[in-house]
Amino acid sequence: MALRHAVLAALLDGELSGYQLAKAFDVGVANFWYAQPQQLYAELTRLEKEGLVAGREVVQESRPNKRLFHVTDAGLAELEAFTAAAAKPAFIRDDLLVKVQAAERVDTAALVAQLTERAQVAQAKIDLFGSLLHRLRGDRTEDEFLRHGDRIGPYLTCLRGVAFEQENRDWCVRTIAVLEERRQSHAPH
Amino acid sequence: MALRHAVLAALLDGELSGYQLAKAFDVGVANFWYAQPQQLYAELTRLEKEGLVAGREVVQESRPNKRLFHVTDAGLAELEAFTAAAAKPAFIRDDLLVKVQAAERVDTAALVAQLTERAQVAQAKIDLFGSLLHRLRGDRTEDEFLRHGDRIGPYLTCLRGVAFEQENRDWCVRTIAVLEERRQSHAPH
DNA sequence: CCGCTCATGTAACAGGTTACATGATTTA
DNA sequence: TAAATCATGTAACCTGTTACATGAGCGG
Repeated sequence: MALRHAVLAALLDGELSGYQLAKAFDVGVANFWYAQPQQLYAELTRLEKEGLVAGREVVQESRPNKRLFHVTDAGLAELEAFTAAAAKPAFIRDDLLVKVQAAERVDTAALVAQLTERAQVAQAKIDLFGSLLHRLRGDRTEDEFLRHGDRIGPYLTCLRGVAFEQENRDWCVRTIAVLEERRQSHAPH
Repeated sequence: MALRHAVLAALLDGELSGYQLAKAFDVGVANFWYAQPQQLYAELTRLEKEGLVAGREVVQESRPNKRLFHVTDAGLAELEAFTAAAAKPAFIRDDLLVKVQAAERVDTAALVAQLTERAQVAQAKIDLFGSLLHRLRGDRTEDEFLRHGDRIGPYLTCLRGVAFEQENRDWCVRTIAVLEERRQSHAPH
């Protein structure tokens, strides 16, 4: 169960509500994990019941009240134990790869369209992560920040996110080029 | 349900038994999807029941008999439909990233050990995929093969696998360096 | 007045993981 | 003789996804 640990890790940077967490774990932002709002609300409830996080009610005017959560000592101990345990290997599991695997036997036009869209999404994420990195490091250089800054955890995971999306984009672009060229040379003349 | 499509895509390259499929979808080999043997046997049973694949019994001496499966016309149509449908976005979901996200608050020694192991695993996969690519393209150059070869699907997905693992390895190495240096400069003198 | 943001959930279902189970043959 | 390979599954459980549900305020 890694979602709970992802939540604990995210809450290390400060108190967050379920809603804010949901934003952070959303498609557009998540650089180290992804989860849906429903999952997060459920997980927060469980974590609180087990005493790994604690929430405090914040009364708001002109907004619904919210609950801000922080990690307890027990929660930190849980994270510690999780980190000490062996990590399970990570895999790519991507619809697009399955489709490309079958590329010769299926209609490539639809596939190229999807690759194009994916490349655009990847580029958007690269930009987003880029500005996030800049915000995290402030006016320091990357090396400077990584040597002496605090909160390098989010920075390091974000670096991974950028690299992943760049590779993603580049692969899409190249695959598109390959498929397009073959489509032309195989087309009836 | 993308596993079924991954199985269909894998079977496009020729008849395979459940056991052989399991090998192909195993940790060490899978370049476009991962699945456990149990999943595959169950999926093959379902696919056969639905007529998307067909199997034939192969009697063996000195080995248990096996069933070799191939994709039917209905199966190909299903793949076609799957490819035409929009792909859902892919995410990284990796224990290691969660751990690095929390790096400043937990014991880094165990973390560095895990990053080291991951880097080694990644390197092993790079080597494996590299030789797989070479086998696929034969004595042609990559460009030559991608322009005129057949079975470029597996080649393209394998390229993605290589890039992913390289990035994986490089990130691990860099993260280790950062964590180690900080450990020294923060250690009591 | 329509749609977005803030804010929180429940319920049903689909999918994936872990554990268990069997048994013959080849290789070290 | 111990371990790995070939070959196939079942059952229980955990996780994640999809659909549904509510309700107030703000901006265009």
